[in-house]
Amino acid sequence: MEYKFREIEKKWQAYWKEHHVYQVKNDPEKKPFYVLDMFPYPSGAGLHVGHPLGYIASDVFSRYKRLKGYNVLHPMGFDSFGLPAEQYALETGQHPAKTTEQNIKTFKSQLEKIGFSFDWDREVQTSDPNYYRWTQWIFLKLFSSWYNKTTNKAEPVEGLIAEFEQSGTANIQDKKGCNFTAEEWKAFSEKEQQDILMNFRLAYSSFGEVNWCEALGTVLANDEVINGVSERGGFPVEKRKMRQWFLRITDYADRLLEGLERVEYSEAMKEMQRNWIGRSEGAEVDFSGVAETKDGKKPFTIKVYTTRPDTIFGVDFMVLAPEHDLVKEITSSAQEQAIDEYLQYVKSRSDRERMAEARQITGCFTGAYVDHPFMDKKVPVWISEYVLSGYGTGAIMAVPCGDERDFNFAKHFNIPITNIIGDAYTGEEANPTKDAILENSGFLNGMVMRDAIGTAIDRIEKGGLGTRKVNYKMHDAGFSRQRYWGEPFPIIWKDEIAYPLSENDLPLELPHVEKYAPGKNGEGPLSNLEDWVNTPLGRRETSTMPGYAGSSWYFLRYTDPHNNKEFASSDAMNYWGQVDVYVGGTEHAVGHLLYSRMWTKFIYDYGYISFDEPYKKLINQGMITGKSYFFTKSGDKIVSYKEGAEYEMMVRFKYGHKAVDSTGKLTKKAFEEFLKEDSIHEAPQFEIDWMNDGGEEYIYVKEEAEKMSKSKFNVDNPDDLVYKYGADTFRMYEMFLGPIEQSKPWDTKGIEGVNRFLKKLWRLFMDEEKGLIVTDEPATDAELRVLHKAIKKIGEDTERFSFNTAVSAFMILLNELSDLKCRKKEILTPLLIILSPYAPHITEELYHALGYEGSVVTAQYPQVKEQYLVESEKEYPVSVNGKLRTKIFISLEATQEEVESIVMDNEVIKKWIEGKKPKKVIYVKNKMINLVI
RNA sequence: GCGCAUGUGGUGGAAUUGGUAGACACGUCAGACUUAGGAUCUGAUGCCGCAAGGUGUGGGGGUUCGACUCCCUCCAUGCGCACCA
Repeated sequence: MEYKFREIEKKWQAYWKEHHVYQVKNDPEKKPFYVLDMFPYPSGAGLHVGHPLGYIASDVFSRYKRLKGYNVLHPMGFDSFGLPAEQYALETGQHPAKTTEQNIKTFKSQLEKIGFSFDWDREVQTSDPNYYRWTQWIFLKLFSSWYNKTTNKAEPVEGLIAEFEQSGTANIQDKKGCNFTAEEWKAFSEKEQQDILMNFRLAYSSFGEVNWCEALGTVLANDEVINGVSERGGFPVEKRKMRQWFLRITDYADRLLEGLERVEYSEAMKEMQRNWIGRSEGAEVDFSGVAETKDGKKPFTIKVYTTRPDTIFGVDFMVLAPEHDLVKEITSSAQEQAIDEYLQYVKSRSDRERMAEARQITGCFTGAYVDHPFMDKKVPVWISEYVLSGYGTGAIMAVPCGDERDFNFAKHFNIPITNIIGDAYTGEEANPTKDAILENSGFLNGMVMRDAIGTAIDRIEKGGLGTRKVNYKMHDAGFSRQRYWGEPFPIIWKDEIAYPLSENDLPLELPHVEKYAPGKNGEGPLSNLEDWVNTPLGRRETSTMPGYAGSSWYFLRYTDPHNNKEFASSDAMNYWGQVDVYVGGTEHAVGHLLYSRMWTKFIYDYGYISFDEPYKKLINQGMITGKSYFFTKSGDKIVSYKEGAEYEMMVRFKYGHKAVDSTGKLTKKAFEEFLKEDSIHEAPQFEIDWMNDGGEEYIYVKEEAEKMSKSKFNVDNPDDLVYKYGADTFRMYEMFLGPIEQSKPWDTKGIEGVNRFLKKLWRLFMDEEKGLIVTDEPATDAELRVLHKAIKKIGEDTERFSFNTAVSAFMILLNELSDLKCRKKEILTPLLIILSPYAPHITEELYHALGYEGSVVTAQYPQVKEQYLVESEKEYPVSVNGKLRTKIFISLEATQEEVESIVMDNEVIKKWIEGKKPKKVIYVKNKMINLVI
């Protein structure tokens, strides 16, 4: 019998489906284990070989844990709202719901061919009203909550209102800039009260800057704007303030930081999140002055944020962000024109330009001065684009001797620089040290800067000049999009007040539209639906939620996916608990991962779940890159590639093509043949400088790995490989490729090896003529030893996600069993079980061929029997002065003296030590022996 | 610029705590079986050398009886962040 993988795989995939083998119950009797893949967006392009890598890893792990007796939840679903479908709709007129459905179908069929153990009964799709109903529900919950810094958790706003009625803002720790008494609160109008509450709600509406494109009549995402113009059409884009929804994630910043200590993410990932949150400790300090404007003298105060209050005596000027509200109020008449021109210039520049020309120094003096709070000094106030309005207070105190940007600015505009750190400042460049001793610094003189920080803040606070303050780089997350294909907000506006829908009105279904064009005034397509927008109660919110809304809580829904009374029952969520292993790419490092962590903490605050971190362990699979051949160009000609020389890269063409041999050599003849086919990306428009040493003309081409994409011509479709080699081979090959977390180049050359392994396995059980040739003979010690060594190694490797070494351990096991000519059921049955997570189809087939009933999926993982692994002697490597000279078999029981006498008796060793007596004999039991002479 | 990660044969990679570097596989070479093989099997394969032997984990230095592994330093590649006060 032959190994007919196509038949076998089809057969068992149907069997698994029919018998609901992968259906999971919330069974409190069994130990739960939750393995999750990151939520895929069902793109139209389908899968390439890089996508399933993580899915295969998580599938192997899930199946392994199941054999180990756990109740394993391993679900799959789709993050099916999103921009690409809408973009496609805009171009082709096809409704996103329809294209999304088709894409999901393709995606699922591709996944099914690889033999995953997903419980499809638990599938969720974020665009399904039964799902987004609960996304809307959580949004309402966020809307009606505030973050109480005293109890350090989210609470209903009713409590906040009660507090306001009782004592105003007196007892509120984080007042969000509000300050009023109970009486004042009661006297406010409803609109005033609601506006105040908006400053506290965890989901709130406010004005935020967006990229507005007048020509397209729409708002664009950052990556749709290139060099200040729209990616589509190249129309100008400008900053515009629009009403937006936000999530107050900054209130959770400290808990998001603290939570990182309790999860198993890679250090790199944690670091990325910490950087994103960007916590810094410092102080807000007020600098006051009197502006002389055309309207006369006006006192004003600039609030700056600084992490280095110790340098306050080194302040030589102040800088405001150009967008700062004070700019207009303090500018002197003399400087008015210059300031206007500068503001005009800044407005014309996009964020990207500002980033691209980061080193360009621009700015303008306002004509105003502030008084230094601790000394008699007038400090000039400037504006410059290097100060960002969104960070801190949008204003800084500039200390040029300690800060590089301040230094460059001062040099550029000839502002005198005060030195407060003596020799530590050279005058050539700023020195940001914290270890210098302060000079010219009043009450801080003689102190080490590091220690002076606290003293300075104390003094500032005592003098009523400012306060200690923690700042975050992270902003509140923008939560609305002027788009169609997303969750509608359950909000109705009336008289500028946002009224939430009642829970009972959910889901607020996304209405059908015929056109996807944006509405008026930058509103989303929904605003065109007059009937839908206008209700007796008011006007509906017309933006929709962003992609991360649905994906922030989906892992909870899988625990109880069909619940129509609540988003998931607490019993179900707490039974499964945290996701034990979460597998996905690093591209979600700061977006999805932070948002879902925040939502989890929020849901935890309300007591629905007993854990506040969603993912216990995170595995980031590396990217699989695709290789291409490149022509290299030097001057006007394509030339032969040589390592190390400088070339320009030219024209990519398909890797692995037979025209190029394994050394990268391409002959003229082969290339001419090749041109007749279609595989070349674009024909080179330059002359090729063929080499010729008598025989055939040739050149060498350069081989390079890049990120896979269709346009780069380096994509392999898993369907093709599954067709050619089978799903089991494909699965094992992807695992065999290398460590899961590393990125690695894709090359199908090696897949043959894994395919041979499976064919060889098959032949261990099956003879072409005789069929099954497995015997019931009892196993020998040698066979048992080989088996148990493998069970141990493979179990350990799988546990630590070292799948590539596990696959090689299978190969070693099979090679050893072949050498022993072992065809015994006693050995082969456990082999099938331990292999089944990696190659589920072939093992299922052979398991049944051996006469077992039921699926191998339900089998029990064999126990390692240590008694087969003990050995009595070892072949020790013996070195002289650290150089390996020979190997000697010695009993493991041997003492130091015995070893020494055995080694000294050895002919090879005698030769190397030339009769000298070793100074020292190092004998490490079960490891090695080293003689020092 | 800052942060993180990674550098091992022709290739993917192994060496889990400092203890036989190159497991396993691809490729290549030689051979067997064969009408044929792109099937299968056997053997060889880091580099230099006929050999004895030497040498070898990005470069240099250090700790150690012993270093791919630890420390210092430099280089290269990849990823992330980037006027963050």
